[in-house]
Amino acid sequence: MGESGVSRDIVQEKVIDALQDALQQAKRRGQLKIEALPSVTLDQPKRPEWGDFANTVAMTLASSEQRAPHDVAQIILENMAQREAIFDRVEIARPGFLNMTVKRDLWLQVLSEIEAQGEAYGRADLGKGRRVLIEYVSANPTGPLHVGHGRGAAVGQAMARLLAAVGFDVVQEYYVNDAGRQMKLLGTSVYARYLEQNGRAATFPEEGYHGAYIAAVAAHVQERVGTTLLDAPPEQAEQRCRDLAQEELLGLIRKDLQAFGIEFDAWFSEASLMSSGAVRQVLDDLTQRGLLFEQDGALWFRSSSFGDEKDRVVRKQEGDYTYLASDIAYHRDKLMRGYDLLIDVWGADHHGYIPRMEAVVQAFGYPKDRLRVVLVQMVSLMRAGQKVEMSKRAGEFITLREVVDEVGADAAKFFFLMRRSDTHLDFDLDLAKQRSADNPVYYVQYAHARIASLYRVAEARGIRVPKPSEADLSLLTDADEFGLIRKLAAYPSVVRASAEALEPHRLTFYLQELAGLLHTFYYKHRIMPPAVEAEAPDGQGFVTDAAALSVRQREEMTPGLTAARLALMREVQQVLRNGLALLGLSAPDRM
RNA sequence: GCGCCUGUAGCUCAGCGGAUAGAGCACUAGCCUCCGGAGCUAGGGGCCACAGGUUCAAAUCCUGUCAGGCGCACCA
Repeated sequence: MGESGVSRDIVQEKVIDALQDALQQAKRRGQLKIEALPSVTLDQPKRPEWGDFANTVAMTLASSEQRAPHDVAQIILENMAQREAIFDRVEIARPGFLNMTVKRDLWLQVLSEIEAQGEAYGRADLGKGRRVLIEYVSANPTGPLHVGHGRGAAVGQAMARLLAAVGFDVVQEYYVNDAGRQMKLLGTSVYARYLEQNGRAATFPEEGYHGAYIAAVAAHVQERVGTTLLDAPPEQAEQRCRDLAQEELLGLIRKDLQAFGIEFDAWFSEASLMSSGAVRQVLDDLTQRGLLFEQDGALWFRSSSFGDEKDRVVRKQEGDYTYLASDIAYHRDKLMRGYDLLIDVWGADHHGYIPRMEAVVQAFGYPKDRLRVVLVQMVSLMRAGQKVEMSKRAGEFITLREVVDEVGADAAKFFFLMRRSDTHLDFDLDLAKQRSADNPVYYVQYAHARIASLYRVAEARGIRVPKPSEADLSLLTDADEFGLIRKLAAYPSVVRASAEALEPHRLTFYLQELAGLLHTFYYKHRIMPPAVEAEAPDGQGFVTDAAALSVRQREEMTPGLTAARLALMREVQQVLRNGLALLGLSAPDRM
């Protein structure tokens, strides 16, 4: 993404300023006792009659002011100097809510703001250029990616884009676990299949990889080295199988990710930490600081000194390093590279490791919140209402690639991002493929395509699609139009909250809501005048819903109104496009 | 046994201190001669697991109980 441009919540800012000024003035006049100005936040009232924004400071202040909430609200209200300039209405409701209705002119400015910001609408500078490294997927190169990895990929990418949008300098990294026991098992598994393929006796390792793809890998090994490994010393042959298998599987992972539309900035090899001596170095460093100790022939990390429930082994009795040793080295490396924040996206079954990684971060003298771990829960694939059974041990699982091939990358990503990442997800394959309003992906993308289609019709009829600055927006007066505008105005704060909480699903929900408003608007209102020859005598067409019908009959489509609505549509489309981009989805003009 | 997460409409889930708790699906009843029906309208449906507490205000915070998931390796 990059580029400059930071958009503002022009409406919210003005409302908050008005409230803060009122508090300030009330304090100056001695009407309120408060010392520090309380932070002012805006709530969305649940009912439209309550206005555009609600504020609750009066109620929070009531007890310290020793006054009734209503009185405090009254004082704030009286001190709102620019009330007329910003609000149509400010009312006090029951306990002590301040309900505010913003002037239409102000709302309309939102459209010009989006026009001016374009693709940058929604960006912020929360990050202030701070550097973040987000590590995700990081699956062992021992087999193809499965759907769980896919969810991690979608979440990781969306978070990376969200953080970049709010002003962080983001690097996306894949940590390749290309060392250790799992890789060894991969080697012996492939070697065993290789031997079998050549009619030799082979004992397949009990804990090895049983998937059918292993045989395919073994066949590829044979294509490359022929039968030369048959008579090589087993250990050497295994090693060779392992290297070739890893190369192939990592290549496969890269391809699968590419097909899914995920791209990493860096691939970091665990094995490189071993060969460079980085692991040994970090352990020496920790030893010097008294954070490692030997016991029972093993080497332990004193993680319990940093909040972990017990100490952890970093080098086993037999002398091998545990995965923790390389994880320490890896995280140390990331910290040394100068990132202000490390984000790790993990499968939720690894949640027990959080305290120990936080201990690692602290052992190197960094605050523990330098690391944020995002957990991604399991995905159950559903087909025909039934759960698709998978068994990883038996090598029977649906790969990410199969899902992407079946439902498409956009649908897969959207589904992965529909729920909070740390809750279990039911992924309905049938629904994801469906081309109907029931499928949320199509619902949102269709909103975008529908507007694009509108432009095509406009062009065919010689009607220009104006920018907000070129149209008379004051012709927009309908509640449905303002519903859309209010939603557009909320977009930057949704992006911000979503990024701060590392919860991309909030944006997914927002886009569904915005698309819903668009579809409703589109159905109830005309944007362009009906084509003359097609106009039915009663002017009602297929709209039979009583309320919508009366709206349509009442509305007279003037060229001015058409222009204003086209301008509105333009910015709705812009926000849909911006939001889809942050989730890593396309915004098609035709579907 | 200990720790973490989760219990909200029939189902899948939002909401996580504020006013009569929301959405989608499913269900019921409607809607295609006009800008893409890949869409729209209306309706029923809830002691927000349970019990205490904090608060002017609790689905939301605290404590306990019950239920489910996941962890508790010198495996990754």
